[in-house]
Amino acid sequence: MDTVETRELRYFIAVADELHFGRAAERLGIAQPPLSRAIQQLERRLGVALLHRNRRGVSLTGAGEVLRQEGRAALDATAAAVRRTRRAGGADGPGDTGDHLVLAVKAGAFHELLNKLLDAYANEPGAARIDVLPSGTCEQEGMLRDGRADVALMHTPFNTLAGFDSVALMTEEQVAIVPARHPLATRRTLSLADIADVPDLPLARWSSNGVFPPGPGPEVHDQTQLAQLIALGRTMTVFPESARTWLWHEHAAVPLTDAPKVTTHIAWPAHSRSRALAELVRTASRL
Amino acid sequence: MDTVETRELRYFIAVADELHFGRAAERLGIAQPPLSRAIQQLERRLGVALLHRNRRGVSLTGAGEVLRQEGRAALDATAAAVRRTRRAGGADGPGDTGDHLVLAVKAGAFHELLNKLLDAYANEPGAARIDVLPSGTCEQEGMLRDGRADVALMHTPFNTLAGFDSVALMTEEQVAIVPARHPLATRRTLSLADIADVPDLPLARWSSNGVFPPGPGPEVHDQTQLAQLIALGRTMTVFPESARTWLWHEHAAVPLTDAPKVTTHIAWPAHSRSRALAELVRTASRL
DNA sequence: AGCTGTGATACTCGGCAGGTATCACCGCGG
DNA sequence: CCGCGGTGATACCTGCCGAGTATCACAGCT
Repeated sequence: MDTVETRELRYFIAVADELHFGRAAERLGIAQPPLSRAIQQLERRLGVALLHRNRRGVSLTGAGEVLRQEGRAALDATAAAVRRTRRAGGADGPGDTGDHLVLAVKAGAFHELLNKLLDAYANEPGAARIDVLPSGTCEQEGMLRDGRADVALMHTPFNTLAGFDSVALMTEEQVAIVPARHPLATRRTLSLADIADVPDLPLARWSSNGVFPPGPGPEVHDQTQLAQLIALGRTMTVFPESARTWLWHEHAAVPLTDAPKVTTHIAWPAHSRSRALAELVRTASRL
Repeated sequence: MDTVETRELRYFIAVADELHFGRAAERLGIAQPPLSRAIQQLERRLGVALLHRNRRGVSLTGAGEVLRQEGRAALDATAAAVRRTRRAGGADGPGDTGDHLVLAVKAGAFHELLNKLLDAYANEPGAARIDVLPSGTCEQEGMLRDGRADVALMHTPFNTLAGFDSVALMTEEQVAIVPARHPLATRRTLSLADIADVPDLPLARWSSNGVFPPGPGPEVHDQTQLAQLIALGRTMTVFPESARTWLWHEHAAVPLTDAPKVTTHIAWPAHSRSRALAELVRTASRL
């Protein structure tokens, strides 16, 4: 009586996302009436109103907001349990959790560090296989949370390490990456103020979680796209200085004097018990 | 098809804990056959063997070990979602997550800090109610994880902060607490070696998660019990120096020169969005 | 061999998730 | 003022599946 089925959580999350029973039911692949009843039953069981029914759509109550947050976390944890269990399917002997790791990295970043890490780890005795999973910007967190990945390389302050165990691997300054032929490229250093409002070089905007921050700059989805736009003299961006490894001839990197430092962490779900993971982290922290 | 109901997880965890279908079924309040079938169905659905059936009890496969870990985390997350949603029941306006916080502290510890914190927070405008929930040794982690508490005070290195957000509040040395009439009480300082094997004063053993570490000392469950045993000259213990506030006349505290320092943190579930919590943390970090 | 304890199977029953059809209610435009 | 479209709720039925009882199959004892 004081628990809840994942089905009910899935249903509620769908309604909370759509704020519309019909669309939510469609998304769930069921009809609308059972969905209505399921939500009613959930509210009865929790003894709490989750939705305001306003005769023209619905809205969340305070408790509904809470359940949306917490329920999503619970669903992620459940999905993670399923994924990781399936993945461990082959490994039979008790004690170890599986035979290989999935490492999530931001696509295109960490080249140098990643190479060193994979090399060093491959030389460890009994090293497990490592699948590198390139992910979208800031997507690593969700991947760790719902089990698509076991371990990730993350950049603070861009990624939040909330909810994970992590070890810091390196810290670096940031550089502005500008078109090589632009006047800014001749500067020895730049400050954030210098690059904030350059009319002909608006800062590129990355999508984080599918939504773009406002601003004049172009919206970019991946690094290649960004690199091209910079080479064309249409935009600029700010990156950790290790990004120098992938610069084109048409790019110039100028150190930023007052940008926050960026720290690369290796992070993993806090309750992980995998031997292979522990080994990888140990290898990483010795680099 | 790629999800799992909490009921199935509950069932599996019970079997994984008991390693015995009959006892697990009893614990779950159902009969044994449905449990057998549920586990079979779970294995089919995951496409993975979870148990070795050895015609004399069962044992976990590697995948089973993984599901035990991950599944427990998922169940905790679900229980937390339910608890926090219920708690938020009253609060109706969207935006905030509830009207009060549950703060878990190790019973008997943190007196001074706790007083300061609660006083300071109570003076904040719009302060929420705070329920202080005394918990057993090292039990705060589970309480945060399954929603019995929203925020906790923890001691590193005793508690692990894995999986939580936290802010360090203070660091202190540790002291040995010995009977006032014992020869050791006359020392200005002690080292860990000095107290490791005193024949007539074996170190008390605390239960952590229900299991006691091995050793000659008496098993204690709470601080009062411990205080009494020390006063009786039967045992001694090691505590952060803030424990001095609750010492009896029959106790003496002797600084330890080489014990690890203890840091007090305020910690909370990483995905928490509560305004009241943010306020409390801000207050705490200003102390 | 017989006993005991293990998990699996066979079969039945009841509840509940799900579907279809319909209602009740509101807002809107003619 | 009266349809009309769109909302979520209700009524009713059906079929699946979770749970119970009884029993089996098998291994290790004595």
